[in-house]
Amino acid sequence: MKNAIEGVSAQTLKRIPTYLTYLEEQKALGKEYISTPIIANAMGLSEILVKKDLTSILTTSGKPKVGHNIQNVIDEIKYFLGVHNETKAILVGAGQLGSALLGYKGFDKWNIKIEAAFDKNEKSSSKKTGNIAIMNVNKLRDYLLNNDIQIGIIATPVEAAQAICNIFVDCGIKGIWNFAPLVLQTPDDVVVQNENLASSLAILSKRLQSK
Amino acid sequence: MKNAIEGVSAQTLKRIPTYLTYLEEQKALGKEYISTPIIANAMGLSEILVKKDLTSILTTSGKPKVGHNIQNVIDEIKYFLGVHNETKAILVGAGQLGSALLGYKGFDKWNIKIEAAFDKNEKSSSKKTGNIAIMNVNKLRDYLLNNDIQIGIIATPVEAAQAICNIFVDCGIKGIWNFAPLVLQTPDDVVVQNENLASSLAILSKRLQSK
DNA sequence: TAGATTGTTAATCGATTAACAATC
DNA sequence: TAGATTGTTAATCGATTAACAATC
Repeated sequence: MKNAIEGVSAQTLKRIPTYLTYLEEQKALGKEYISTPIIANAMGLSEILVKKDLTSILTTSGKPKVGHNIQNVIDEIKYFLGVHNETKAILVGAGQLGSALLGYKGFDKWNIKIEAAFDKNEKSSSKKTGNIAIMNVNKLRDYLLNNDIQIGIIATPVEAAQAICNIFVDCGIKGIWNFAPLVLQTPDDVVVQNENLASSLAILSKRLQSK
Repeated sequence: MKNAIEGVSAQTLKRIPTYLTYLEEQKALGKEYISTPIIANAMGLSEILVKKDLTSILTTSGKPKVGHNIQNVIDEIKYFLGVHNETKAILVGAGQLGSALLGYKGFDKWNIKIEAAFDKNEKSSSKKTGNIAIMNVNKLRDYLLNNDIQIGIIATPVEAAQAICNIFVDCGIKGIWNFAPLVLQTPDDVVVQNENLASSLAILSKRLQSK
């Protein structure tokens, strides 16, 4: 997450999806235009930061005294994030967390699809997991070699995570979303995004205690 | 997340739980001492950054040529993060994601307990949710006023999230862990940590596409 | 001892904020 | 027009990296 992407800083990139969420809320309320001071105030950011963020991704200009056309900004953010290209993911580890991810509807909005799921134990798909069959993990390598998958999701127990990660890397996966609490060892060209729920909550707890 | 806490920068704070995870892995392998170059290499950070991070929280010194006593660093990190104080949380929204959080064992390590759960529909607790009864959400306010709870977790659909947040704030909750994809409106003294799974995955997808 | 590692001080880099001219 | 908001350039702030003396 260190380097800027297409002139957009790492910090800006993290905020972009939040702008999209907020702008879609406002659009749903029937608003057509919005100014940076209003966005900044609602999201708890400085006005100048919002201006910088928006100008770094927008190809069109806002109108002085009026602001930006909401629909236009939404479209530009989606284009920037590549929402028009479908991203295909597979998930390993269909326990409680993995099942929750399989059933999560929020990925649709970003045009990200979980195509298949794997577990130590095969399971028949329940209605809640969106009818994705859960295959035995021994079929993982074969599946990856025969399908065009961009992202691997690790929702296994920590003991299994590095082994699954190794299979991902062997099969050419370049993006890993990791929910297991360990430091995965990967080659430099693989992007790993760690989602450690427990440590996120621990950080929140610390911030609270320090007030 | 802007301001430094007790001389520890926001960025350092985010890395601290990861150090703990890594050090506990190494301790489990039977190692007694570890040096910053080794930690840095394993975690993909620069050596100097690791030295700075550790010196900002440690009260004791490492030994030249040997490194730091792993157990000691673990203890100091835990003390810094306040793991010795139990943090009490409640959860609202016992759908798939909420249930996964209720069943998640990783919070124990940080001495964080989810004391109660609420949903629009009462449900009998299943074995998997650690025997936490799921109460009707209309009992939420009463529960918060009669129990000492530090953190509220929002795992509801987006439509319900702001209303739940308002109840939290009314009842004096100062820390909110929010999984609903919206920008919550709260007073300045409330710490909100957003965990937007879909947008995290979208950012990973973008980083991949830009390589 | 020699040298790896320590902790710290100074330099660089990146991100945010301040200031301001342009414009509808 | 007046003034709110735009986009941009310069200044500040914070975080990371480089350099180095101290030490076991």
